Amino acid sequence: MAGPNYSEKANEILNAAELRMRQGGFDAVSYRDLAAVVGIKASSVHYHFPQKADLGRAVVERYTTKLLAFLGAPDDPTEFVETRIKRLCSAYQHALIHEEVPCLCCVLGAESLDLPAVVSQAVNHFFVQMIHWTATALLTGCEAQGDRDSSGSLPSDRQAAEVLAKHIIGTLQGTMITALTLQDPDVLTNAEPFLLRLVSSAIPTTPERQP
Amino acid sequence: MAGPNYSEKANEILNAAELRMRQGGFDAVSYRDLAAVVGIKASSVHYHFPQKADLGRAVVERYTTKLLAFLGAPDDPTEFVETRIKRLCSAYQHALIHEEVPCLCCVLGAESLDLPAVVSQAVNHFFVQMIHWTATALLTGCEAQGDRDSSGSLPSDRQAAEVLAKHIIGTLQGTMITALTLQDPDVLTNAEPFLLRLVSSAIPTTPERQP
DNA sequence: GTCTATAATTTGATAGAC
DNA sequence: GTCTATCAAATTATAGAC
Repeated sequence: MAGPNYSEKANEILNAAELRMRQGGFDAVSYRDLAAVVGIKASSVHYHFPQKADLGRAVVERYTTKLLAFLGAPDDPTEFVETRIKRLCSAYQHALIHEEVPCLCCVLGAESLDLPAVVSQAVNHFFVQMIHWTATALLTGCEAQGDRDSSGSLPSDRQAAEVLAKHIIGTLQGTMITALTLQDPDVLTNAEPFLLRLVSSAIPTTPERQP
Repeated sequence: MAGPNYSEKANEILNAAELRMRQGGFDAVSYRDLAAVVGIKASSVHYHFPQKADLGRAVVERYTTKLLAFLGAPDDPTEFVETRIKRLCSAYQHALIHEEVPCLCCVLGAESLDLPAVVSQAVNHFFVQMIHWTATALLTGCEAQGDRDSSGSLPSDRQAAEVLAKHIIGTLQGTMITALTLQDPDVLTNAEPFLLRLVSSAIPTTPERQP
């Protein structure tokens, strides 16, 4: 499960490539520009990542790992569902507002139809993982409230949780793009209360819940 | 307000360019490919659109005009707010499900930071227009219920309507990308009921409203 | 007014040097 | 193992033909 051990140079290349990709998409990355940033020749970059598709896949996989690490466990029983969703929102806010570039897979997802297969597969995997994290975050919160059977099996409304999770991830991606284009970060930060309303109404209300 | 009168050939070029742009973004369009589609030489395309940025701007502007024409008036007093929002949702669904490519400005918005200035301005304008349509659609629905002062001035909560409108447009863009990447159109169609819940709670409820 | 031959860059990738 | 000289193809754009 641990990602590959990239050399120092390879990591520098990945950093530069991720930035360019988040600014302008897959086609915006050129070996020449990357080489200039890390101080080698364009053809040298091919030693670290032979094909451009390899580079793209590596960037997406590293990004996925980083983001999931930031999010942490989605099923900590001492945590409210709302806290988890807020953490998810804050991850997206951090990307746009502090790093000043949109989510990588938001950009690549938009040009999904035209990406090399290995790259679009990695982007697909990112979405699947994010949705799985979110669905689990929604479900184990319900469990903490003891409003489902206590068997160890999957919750009975896993499917409903997946639907809501897909909606949440989609909404964060889209409000990020809209915020970016309008140069109005509030569009993204305002998504949080809207989403929390959907989440609250999806969780059977228990006025004074205990974590 | 009427768009420019493009020649037959120019329109063919715009059609091909729009398709490629929606598949893979601005960089995915090449004069060579466009020329092959419409049956002329690459350099001939430059007669119709001298710079690539001109071509990009023209594609976005024509797209914006087409979509607004489909949506029609946002303030027809005989229409429920929900009907208007459903029409907005159906426009996005039609793009992805029937045309089989995502919304143009969803793709270009994602690479907004890297577009030629005239193109990103046109994309920005698209979002502004769509949000204005949606905010008006939300507000005049409220008006139809007579729950605001009857003066001809702008409604008092125009600002709140804009916030919700930005959220709606953003959500549609993002669920479209997610649906595309997961190859699961339901992510987009499921957005409709979620959004309608937000809209309904934003409009003071009147059980049996008359259009 | 419409289109094309041609140029000037830039691109990803290979074969081979150190 | 790391990097580079070099290539072949593709890209936008211009100057000029019809």
